[in-house]
Amino acid sequence: MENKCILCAHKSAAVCKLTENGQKVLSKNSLTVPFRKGDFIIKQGTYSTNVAYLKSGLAKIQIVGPYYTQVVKIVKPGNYLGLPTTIGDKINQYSVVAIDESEVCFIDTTTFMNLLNDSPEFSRQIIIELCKSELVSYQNCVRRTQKQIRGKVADILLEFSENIYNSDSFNVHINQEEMGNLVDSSRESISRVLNEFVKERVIEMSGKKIVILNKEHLKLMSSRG
Amino acid sequence: MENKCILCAHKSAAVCKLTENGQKVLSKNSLTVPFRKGDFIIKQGTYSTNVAYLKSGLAKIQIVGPYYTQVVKIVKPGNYLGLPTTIGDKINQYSVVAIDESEVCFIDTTTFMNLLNDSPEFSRQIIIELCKSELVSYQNCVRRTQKQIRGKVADILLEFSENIYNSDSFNVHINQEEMGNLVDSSRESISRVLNEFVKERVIEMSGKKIVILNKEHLKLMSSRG
DNA sequence: ATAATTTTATGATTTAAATCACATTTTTTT
DNA sequence: AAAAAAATGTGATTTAAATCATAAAATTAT
Repeated sequence: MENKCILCAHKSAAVCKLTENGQKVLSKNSLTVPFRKGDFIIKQGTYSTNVAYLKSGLAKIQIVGPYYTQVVKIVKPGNYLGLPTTIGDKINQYSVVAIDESEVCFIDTTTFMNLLNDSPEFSRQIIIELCKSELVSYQNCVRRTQKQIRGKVADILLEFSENIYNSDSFNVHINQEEMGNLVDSSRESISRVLNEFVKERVIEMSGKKIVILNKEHLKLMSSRG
Repeated sequence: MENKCILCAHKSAAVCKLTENGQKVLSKNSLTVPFRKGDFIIKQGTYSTNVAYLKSGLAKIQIVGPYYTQVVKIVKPGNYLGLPTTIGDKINQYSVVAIDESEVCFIDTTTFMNLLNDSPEFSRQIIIELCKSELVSYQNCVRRTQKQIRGKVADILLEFSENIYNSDSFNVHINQEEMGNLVDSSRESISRVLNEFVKERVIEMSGKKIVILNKEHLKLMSSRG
């Protein structure tokens, strides 16, 4: 489906900086593709030919490691999925997988590079986003290595509530196996900690639904590691 | 000391894309400062007012975590030290510490932003570098979580030999405590593994000097995790 | 509705590496 | 050169979490 970027409700901050004409060029050289849960949006090892932008849904960035495939990051709507792997290397250095029904906008790489060339404001915004993203990577690195399981699980619950679902009550769209992946721990450990939290009345859980009862306590556990 | 960027032997790939005039502007708005081992080049929590570029020496990026300060990355000459923390946030989100005698070029942030604005080629090069850097972050993340100690130590030895000192024989400028920091393990574990490698005739070690005897084996251990 | 499959729960065991404790060596300071 | 401080080596112990094992519950397919 061809885009009408000017009318797009999910426009990126960078695209907002483009002129009307720039947005028209973009419209002509991009298209929106729907993905279902589990679908590969970008596949590690293949040639990267498009810049991808997550319009709606939820996705994860994962890399094949020596022992298993590791989730590096969750991406929310309004972010580019593949800039590092598209601009930094000809071959995709990671995969991006939809973890929920998603809409992805694919932009022709040459068009994208031309826009960077023609609009300093667009470039600047992209640079800002890359910088922020790198900071997040660094913080993730610390979280992954220093926090214990309870802190990690507290972290991901806060992430869900504050950044992803924007509510203290939400349905997690992934199973415990995958939650383990997200924070580098085993399925069993996630199950145990989640049930500890229920017993301690920090959260309520029924099926896929989680309600955060004591956010302060979660934050405490998150910062303590 | 004021710079003469045009004559600089350590010029960044991005600066090479600037016109002669652009480089003159840069010269007028930047200066080179020497640092000794252990000095803070950028300090987490302070305002970020300059873009820093590592001309020579070696530095590490570190973040205060819940339990200890963690090294996120080693930076080699020819790289910007503080782009994410300067452009991504007003306050420095990490520290940069010299791990060897270093020369750092500080560039006024406004000047840097103007250069980005005026030169698409400069911008593009910065974007490419940020993208590559993010890829490295992702790969570090996998290494940190999936590899075992022997793999991690093999990794860092290869890093020293292939990317930092460019030789199979080199003097490590950091102690084992710090090596542990770099790969998230304890001083004692580093000591043990290093001595195992000596016994297995993979490396030779005398004081700070390390000679790699069997690089193939190191690579094997690195990829196996 | 029933069977098959997936997901979750939970106890027991194992494991890799951290920590502790202390000795020895090396480097730095006086 | 002697003393002090820092860095390294190595065994014993502890620890957090993975793995293993099995059951129960929930979801999906037939």
